[in-house]
Amino acid sequence: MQAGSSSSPKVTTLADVARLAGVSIATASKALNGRSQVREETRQRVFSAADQLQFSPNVLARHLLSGRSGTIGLVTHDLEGRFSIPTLMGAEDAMGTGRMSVLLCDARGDALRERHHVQALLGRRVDGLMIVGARPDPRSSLGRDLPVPVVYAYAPSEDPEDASVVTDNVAAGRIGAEHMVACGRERIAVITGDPTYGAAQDRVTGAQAALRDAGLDILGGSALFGAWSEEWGRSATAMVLGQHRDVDAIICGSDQIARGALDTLRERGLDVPGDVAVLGHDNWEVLATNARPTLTSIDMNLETLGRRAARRLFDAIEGHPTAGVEAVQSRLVPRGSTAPKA
Amino acid sequence: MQAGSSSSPKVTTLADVARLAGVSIATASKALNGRSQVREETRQRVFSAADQLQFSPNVLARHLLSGRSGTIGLVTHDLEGRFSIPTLMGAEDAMGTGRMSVLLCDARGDALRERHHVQALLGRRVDGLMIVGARPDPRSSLGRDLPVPVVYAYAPSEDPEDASVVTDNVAAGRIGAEHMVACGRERIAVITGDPTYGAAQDRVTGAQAALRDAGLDILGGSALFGAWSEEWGRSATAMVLGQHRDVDAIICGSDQIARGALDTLRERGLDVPGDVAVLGHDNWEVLATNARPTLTSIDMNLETLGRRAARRLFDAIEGHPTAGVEAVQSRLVPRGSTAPKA
DNA sequence: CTGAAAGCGCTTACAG
DNA sequence: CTGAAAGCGCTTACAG
Repeated sequence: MQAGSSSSPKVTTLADVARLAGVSIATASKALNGRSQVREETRQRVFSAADQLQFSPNVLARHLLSGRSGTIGLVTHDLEGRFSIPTLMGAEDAMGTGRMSVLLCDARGDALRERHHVQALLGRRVDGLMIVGARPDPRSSLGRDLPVPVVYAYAPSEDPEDASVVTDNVAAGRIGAEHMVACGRERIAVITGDPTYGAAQDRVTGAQAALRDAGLDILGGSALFGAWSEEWGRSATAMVLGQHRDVDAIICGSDQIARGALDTLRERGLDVPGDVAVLGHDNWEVLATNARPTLTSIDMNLETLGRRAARRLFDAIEGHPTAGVEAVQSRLVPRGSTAPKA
Repeated sequence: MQAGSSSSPKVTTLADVARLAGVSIATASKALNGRSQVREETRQRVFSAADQLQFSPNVLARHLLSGRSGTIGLVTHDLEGRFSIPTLMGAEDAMGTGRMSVLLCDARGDALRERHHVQALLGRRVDGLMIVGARPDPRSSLGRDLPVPVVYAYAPSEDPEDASVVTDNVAAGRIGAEHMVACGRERIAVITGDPTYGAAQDRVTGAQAALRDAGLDILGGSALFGAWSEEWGRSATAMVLGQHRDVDAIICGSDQIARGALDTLRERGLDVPGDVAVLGHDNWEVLATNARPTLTSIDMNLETLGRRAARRLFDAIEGHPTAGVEAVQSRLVPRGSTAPKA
């Protein structure tokens, strides 16, 4: 079956190419790398020898010389969650196929595991590290004395001198509330998730600020905190309806909560968006597009976040480090669950 | 800010350690690697020198000698989907922190992109390749003349001589139908997704076989094919109810479809599982646990699939390749939406 | 334009 | 037990 078991099939080496082309190893190297000091005819000979032998240069050996490995280490804490993947894809995007490669490790929220992986990655001489958190709250720094640059994505480092790229949840909350105001809504409830998440607090803060700017306040005076689940969305919506029959908009801290809200509203015979407009956060497509009606949501632009983080990491690797927290803006994705009040 | 910009901060090398310990590089190497021919006192000196300098051996250099890189290349076609992640986690699990590292590439379903990535990975001298598909249908082989072993996960290779690890969708369909039969259901409808997916067909085949074994047949004689969406789940369920008022079970090809089915049943005033039992596939936790009632589902055991694929790849790398397709069994995860008929 | 030599950081026989 | 030497696959001054 498969070739390549163990070390049997000699991989072809630059020496093989040189021998076949009848030149020295040095000349073969220069020819292949497009150095100018090689006669065209010689270059051709080398290339055809390389082709013939299916030569693929040993990148590891090359990097031994340059001191760069051409890889970055990416440690994520949220591989199963849905936040790190878009970030990772954005980073991969920025990487440009082939030039740079990603060594991926999953630390699963465990600091010890993270340390372990970081050590292993440094042993592999990664040119830089990207650390992707599971939730947007600040985390402790890996320290300033690492031999390579580090960028923290999604979860910022507590050390302001570190480089971090995060979502702007206050602004996201603002965008959602402004949309509701623009839709002519005035009795706007806010239902969100686990209060220990900075993101939950920040979105509420942003929403509240936007409402105050419009001369309004959150319906009932404050947001309802609970869990990031449909179940909580359903029961919290029932609570809101119990106390405020006249609610005309519900801003939800996640799409899951919003799905729960939609279910309860439908069951109470209320029309969305006619009677009540509903907005989610995260723009989780599979939930948002299958809702009835489809769910307007705030997208955190995580691919952009990943791309920015990768870009900053590359800049640092090239000798142009930048310090501090950079925030990526969110955007409104309008769908059927919000509309101007009739 | 960050140290490590560019090549400024000299990384400590084995030579530095040897110098500080007052021994030769060779001796330092032996001491650090636990070779027996080193005096204990010398070993101590070397170790403390290494500690003092925070020496971390250059794994790349070590691998130049051994011919092994200690990395595998993982090419996935479904980074954003939810099938490759558990597979990837299982593989990471099997890898054992530090010993082996994963170079991750996203090919996004594009064969050209895949080829490109495979070449880049071979240039980095990965010891093996794992190719994770986006859907369980067979895919074309990378060929038999690669210099390293390859294992195909989730989507098998068309070449039976390649090593593939897949889910057993026929058996999964069987498990679901047998569960319904065990619950005393007799008028069992099947609603599934896109008919071009082998998985859709296979699950129906398995369900049908199990029903026949029990002297039954799919309600209406055949399954309803459509799309992998809640929307289709809702409308297909309405169709079923229109034609078969007496349906007492619905087997759904995915959890999304099942969520749609639950919604329609609830709106028609039917009790689940009292009147109709509902079963999903994929065991997508966030959908299954938030459903009303919670959704019984078939889990494909993708982490196991990933672990098995990794294990086979390692075996092949160690010189013990295995050919052919290996199927990982699914399991029933019972929740509130199925129960014995009252 | 071409090639011999040194060297990247490490390990491994082979002598002492 | 310790060290000088060769070598892994490549690149880069430096001579010719």
